[in-house]
Amino acid sequence: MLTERQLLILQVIVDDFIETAQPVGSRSIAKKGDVNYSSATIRNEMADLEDMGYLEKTHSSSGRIPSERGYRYYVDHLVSPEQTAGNVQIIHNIMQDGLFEFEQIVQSSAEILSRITNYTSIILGPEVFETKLKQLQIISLSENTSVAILVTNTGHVEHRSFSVPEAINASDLEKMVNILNDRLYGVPIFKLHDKLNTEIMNLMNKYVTDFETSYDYLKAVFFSENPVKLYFGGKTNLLMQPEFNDIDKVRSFYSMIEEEDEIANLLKGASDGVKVTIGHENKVDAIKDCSLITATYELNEEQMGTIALLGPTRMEYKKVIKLLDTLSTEMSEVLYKWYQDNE
Amino acid sequence: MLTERQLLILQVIVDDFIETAQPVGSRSIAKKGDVNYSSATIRNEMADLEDMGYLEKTHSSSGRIPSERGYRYYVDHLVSPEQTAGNVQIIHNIMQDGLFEFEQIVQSSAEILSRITNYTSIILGPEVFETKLKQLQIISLSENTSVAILVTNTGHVEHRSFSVPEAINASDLEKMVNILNDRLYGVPIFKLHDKLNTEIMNLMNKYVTDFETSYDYLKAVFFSENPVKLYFGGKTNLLMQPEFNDIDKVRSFYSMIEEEDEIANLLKGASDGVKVTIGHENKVDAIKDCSLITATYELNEEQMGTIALLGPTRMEYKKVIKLLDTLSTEMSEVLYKWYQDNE
DNA sequence: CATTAGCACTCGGTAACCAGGAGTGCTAAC
DNA sequence: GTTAGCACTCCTGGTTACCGAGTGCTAATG
Repeated sequence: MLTERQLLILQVIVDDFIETAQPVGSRSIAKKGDVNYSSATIRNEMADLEDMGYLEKTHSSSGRIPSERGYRYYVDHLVSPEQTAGNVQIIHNIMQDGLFEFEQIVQSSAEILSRITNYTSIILGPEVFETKLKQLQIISLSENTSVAILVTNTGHVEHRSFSVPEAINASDLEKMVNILNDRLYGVPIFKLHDKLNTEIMNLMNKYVTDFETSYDYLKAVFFSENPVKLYFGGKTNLLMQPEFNDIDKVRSFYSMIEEEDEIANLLKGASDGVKVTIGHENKVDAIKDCSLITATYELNEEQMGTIALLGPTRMEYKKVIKLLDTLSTEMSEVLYKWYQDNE
Repeated sequence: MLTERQLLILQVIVDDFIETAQPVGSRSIAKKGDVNYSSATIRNEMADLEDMGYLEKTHSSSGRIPSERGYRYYVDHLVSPEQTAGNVQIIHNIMQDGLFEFEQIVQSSAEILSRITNYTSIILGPEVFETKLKQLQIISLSENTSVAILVTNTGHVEHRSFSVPEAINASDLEKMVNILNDRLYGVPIFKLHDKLNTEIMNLMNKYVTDFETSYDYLKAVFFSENPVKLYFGGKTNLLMQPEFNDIDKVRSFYSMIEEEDEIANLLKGASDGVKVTIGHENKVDAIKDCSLITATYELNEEQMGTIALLGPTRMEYKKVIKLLDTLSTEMSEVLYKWYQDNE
């Protein structure tokens, strides 16, 4: 168990290192007002803290830096999250102010987040669970090309152009779209596939002559897999951090950032609330000296997506934790309002 | 004027340096089969080439590297562009194969280009000159929100959600959209603004009661400025180049890449055909040791956009020039086909 | 006269060394 | 329990020495 004094010293060291990125020596701690002991006493405590694994030295006679365990303890017990009023305002404004498409909200959130923090932000787009079909349509562009448009109650628009094969009859297509609109209005997007394969299937046979070809085709056009989407902000922010002075670190980091799948997986498993993952706690090698902070946003208790912030382990946890917290609840709120409006 | 032998030596040096990124010494040239002179002779010629400004030394007793002027001469007179058959195939496939939206074509072009070359590709999206309005519509999502959708003959879909102010009457909005569709069908996008302000303006007054509010609003929703769009491929490719071993260079480079406006300006003035801009010939400071190669794609003699490739001055001009050339003509072709189909 | 062999010279890169300084660990005194 | 004092460690930056790749120049060569 750590004594009061040890806690204090640990905290001071972490805070100091987060600020300066330099190893912290006993003398510099003693000079600050916070700890009223001599440098020798502090040295002894630091040695103990090192034995317990909370601190490290970069070399045998250097000052101390926090170990990952030290950060862990700091985050779990010592940090007192702060909130800058200005940031709350900024976030609030973005969220409320005339943005009516989720894509936009998410993208601006990512950007604002990275701008405020100077880290890299990643947002895992909302799963489309609660969005419902508003309208399908097909607009013919020329003899053999058309564009299919799908609108959801959240104002999301999917579209896709395609060439219409000879085999498919234009009026069949139209009939089919009409039927689909009739039957699928208000159906949640994630249920579309099921519904199509059961109910609708039978119904269609009656009305449409060359049923199978058209139907398969239509399905391909409208309901193609849309993979989870990632939104980034400040991808190059981390370049400015001194821990990235090593060009090779930069290289491995950015080759990993390109692997969207890997990142999506990282964020996908996020648990509720704000969670901090430090250094090697991360599975992925390229961010083993980064910290990842995640928060989730939700709708009706149902998790919709993840907001994440990626920075050096020496991250300003103090500011960042609360920030993610407010942003995620703010997003959940906006989501909720929508849901009510567009039920 | 340069002698045959000088030309040969210059060429060998540039080729060699492009490949290895190392200063080229007289002895290593002599050892290659290409130049059958002793190293001393070659040294003399190199000294002359340096006097004329085509070569440089990194320090007083180093081998030579091409100066910017050397690259310029090389590009203008010495390089014999090659084409890898495989690449032509790849590009051709992408272009012809089931991509029916311009956005998609452009994005995949950018990606393929960067993957083939290992440089960073930038494409300036097509100006919408020749695209024409196919359909406007407004779909109501809830009492007070709607989504506006604009479809062009090229299959491009713009959409935007908005909240409907109290002041605006729903049926007025509908009437107006009907009228607009009637009158604006087939009108080139870039003429929409004009047309709206003249003809349509008067017409509308007759049918719609509270004309002005609704109209202004509609205009804002449908015809908001859409800025020129940039598509990137392989943003982080240049990290791998040895000239970016210097972390500060990396930093300044990537802060400049974020400035989309600046880049758009760079590409906007591009002249027809393939153009190579080397080092300080570029206006922008952060790419003063990069080369930028641009090509334009067009429709009916009218320039539509720019494809660009950004790499170190030590770029593989040989491969890259032809590549950009074929890609740009291929894009022009696809564009042309569309135009015919969707006239 | 163009070419080439030979040689002294230059300079970057690496390793070795040194002094200065920041910081530690330990001992002994308070 | 705390702290002053001191020897020790190791990083940092500057200096020196040396090696090797490459040059420039001169003199010899065909």
